Amino acid sequence: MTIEEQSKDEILSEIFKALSEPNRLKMIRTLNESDKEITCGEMSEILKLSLSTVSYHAKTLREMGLTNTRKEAQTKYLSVNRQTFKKYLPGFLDSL
Amino acid sequence: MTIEEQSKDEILSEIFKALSEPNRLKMIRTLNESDKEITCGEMSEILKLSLSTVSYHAKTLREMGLTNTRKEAQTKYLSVNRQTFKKYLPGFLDSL
DNA sequence: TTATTACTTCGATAGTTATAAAACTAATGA
DNA sequence: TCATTAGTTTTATAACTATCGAAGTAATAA
Repeated sequence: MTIEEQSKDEILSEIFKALSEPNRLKMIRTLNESDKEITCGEMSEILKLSLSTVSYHAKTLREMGLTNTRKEAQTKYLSVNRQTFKKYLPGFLDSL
Repeated sequence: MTIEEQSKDEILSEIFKALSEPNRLKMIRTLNESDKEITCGEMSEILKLSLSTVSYHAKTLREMGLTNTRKEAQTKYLSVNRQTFKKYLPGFLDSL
């Protein structure tokens, strides 16, 4: 295994850890299937989770580069970051 | 989300959990890159982990259907289960 | 300024997990 | 039978994580 592969394993396993939590995977599926951005409050209603829990998961997904965040006034709009998936899990979003 | 997708999410998140542990991901990479089966003892040397820890991880991977196990006398030979990857993460092994 | 909205962070808790040593099991061989 | 080999399970521990309520922050509106 090369040095590059070692760090790729680390990045990949962190991405997998982010996706291993069922509610986070649901968030990705929801964002992937949506034709528009979704706010944290909307996600809270869709997943029947408290806003603080959604915020916690959203932070994890954002920090792993799996989602984009656009802030407009107090509202945060979430969307899936297709580039990251394309780079590390090509084809995954299409198979989801 | 349909009922089928719900259970697919659960299976997928369990697969991701299995792959989110760096040593298990290394085991999959090692098996994927090998042209022959690998024993638990060999894996223990390759990953510098105790045999009990390798056995513990091997069990997780086997139970998720990510590896095959072939027993010959006392020895267990591990290999990657390509069908499971093809079904749930098509293209992943090639991109690994 | 005060209130409201939308989200984040803190704090506490309950549950999960990775690790290895020790004990155990099963197969082979002397 | 006894010893060796290969792997599993048990046990204990230390570390991590998901959850939510409460408190905090920042932007807007009255």
